[in-house]
Amino acid sequence: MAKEKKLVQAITSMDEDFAQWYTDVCIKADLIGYTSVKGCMAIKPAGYALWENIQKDLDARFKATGVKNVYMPMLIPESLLNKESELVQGFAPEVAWVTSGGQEKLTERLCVRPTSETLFCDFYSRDIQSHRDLPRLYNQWCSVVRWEKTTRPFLRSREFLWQEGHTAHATAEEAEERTVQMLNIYADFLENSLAIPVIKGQKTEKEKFAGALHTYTVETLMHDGKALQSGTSHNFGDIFARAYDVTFTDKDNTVKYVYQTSWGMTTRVIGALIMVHGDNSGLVLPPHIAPTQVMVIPIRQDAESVLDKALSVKAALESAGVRTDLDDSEKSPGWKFSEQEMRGIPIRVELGPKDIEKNQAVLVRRDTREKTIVSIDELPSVVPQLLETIQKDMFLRAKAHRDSHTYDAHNYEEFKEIVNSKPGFVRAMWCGDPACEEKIKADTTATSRCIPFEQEQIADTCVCCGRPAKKMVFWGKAY
RNA sequence: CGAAGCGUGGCUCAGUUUGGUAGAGCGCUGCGUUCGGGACGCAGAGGUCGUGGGUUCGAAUCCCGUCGCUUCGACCA
Repeated sequence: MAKEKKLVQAITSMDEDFAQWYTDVCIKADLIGYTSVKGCMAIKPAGYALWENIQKDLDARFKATGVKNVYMPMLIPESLLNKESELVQGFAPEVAWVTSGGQEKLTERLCVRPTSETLFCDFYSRDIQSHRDLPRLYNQWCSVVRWEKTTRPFLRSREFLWQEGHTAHATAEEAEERTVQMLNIYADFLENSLAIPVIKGQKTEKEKFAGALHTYTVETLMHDGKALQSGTSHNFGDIFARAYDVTFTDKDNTVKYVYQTSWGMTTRVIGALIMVHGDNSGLVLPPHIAPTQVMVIPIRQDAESVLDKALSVKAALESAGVRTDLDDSEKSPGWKFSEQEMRGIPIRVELGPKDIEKNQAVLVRRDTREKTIVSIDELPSVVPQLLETIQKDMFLRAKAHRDSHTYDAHNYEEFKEIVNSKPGFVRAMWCGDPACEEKIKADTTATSRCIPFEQEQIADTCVCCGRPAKKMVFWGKAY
């Protein structure tokens, strides 16, 4: 067999070079293309369809809690941005500015939104008057711009798509409740729709959002053992309300500041999807989010009736609610198999003359490559079940990987040893002093990922300084 | 922004050391044969070698500038 002759550019093995593997998958799965705009990518149909499914799923979850969608301007006057000093300082290094309109130089420059807290506050300050106007539960789907220095598809680009929810409440308690509620939605979405297990917790002071009272986060672990912040939910207390004068008249006829939250998830989760589930053959998509769940591949499609049968199989699966495509291109079957695998389509149905004779089809799982032969009549009942099995298995596999790459460190030597030799999360106790976070980062490049809600006393002293410990923290090298 | 590397058909690269007027594979187009793990044959199209200047009879090749890309650090969803 002269198969070695195949010189088609392959996907780099993830053990050889994980970063290159990631980029190869983005390209070979046809998710993105490069553009002439530095640091910005073109999202191709396969990538955008994924985002559309993510949007659809999340949007429904938001709306079920009373959230409504709105749209704010893309440009923010500098003076408006400057009202909250921590936010300004946090984002200043990475905002893009518009300084002229047509031929005229603007008297005040406008920044391209890196996030829209300021615009929502400005809007709410006009929009909210009475306690009857509260809560305000608004969300927008849009893109934001952050002038990143080094960029990677989905993980870090200068413009990216996201949703940002911004809510205003009459009480601090209600704002806190909303902050947690939205975090739980993200966690549930990641685990059930994307099959990505999460660690829920709170960001340390050092890692929290600029200007927030506190930030909650869902942290995920990639296949290479690096952590990825996959969604955040912030409680602003009345910090922004005071800066932007967002007030309401309460039932007792006194004017009060509102309490606010914001929460966001971005196209970055597509990066997580790739890096959690992908393998050396390409993307592996969880069935719940996969734009195409089944690819029907005819063998000898020139032969009598093969294509007809393939079309009827596709129709039968579609009426069973399965998102199905048929690859009737003129490529060879082997090509189509590879293509389906690179694109991460969860199930492939092979259908050739020999199968048709026996009224059967070959089902192949993308995640395990396991082949089963199924009667064509049973496909509409077997396939949906198999999709659910794949979804579950993918979650369990990702969870097993995360758990087996989570280590406990009881002292600093052990901590450094683990961080340097074992990619993954490290659980260790912390005294609460940012100085220890700084030292750990300087010594190991690992950062605190979160203070998990589920605490465990694994030692009595801080892993770094030895003083009494306050919290258990997840540490890790992050994207 | 610091460090290193790289810019040659759509893609991956050879050619640069030693200057002589541009190549390969893949992809693409057409026709035919194929079809159960990236099939094959034949015939084609496609490049002012990132860019500006300099040296030279002559520059992809040597020199200077400039722009861009990649990887690693610092910063961040």
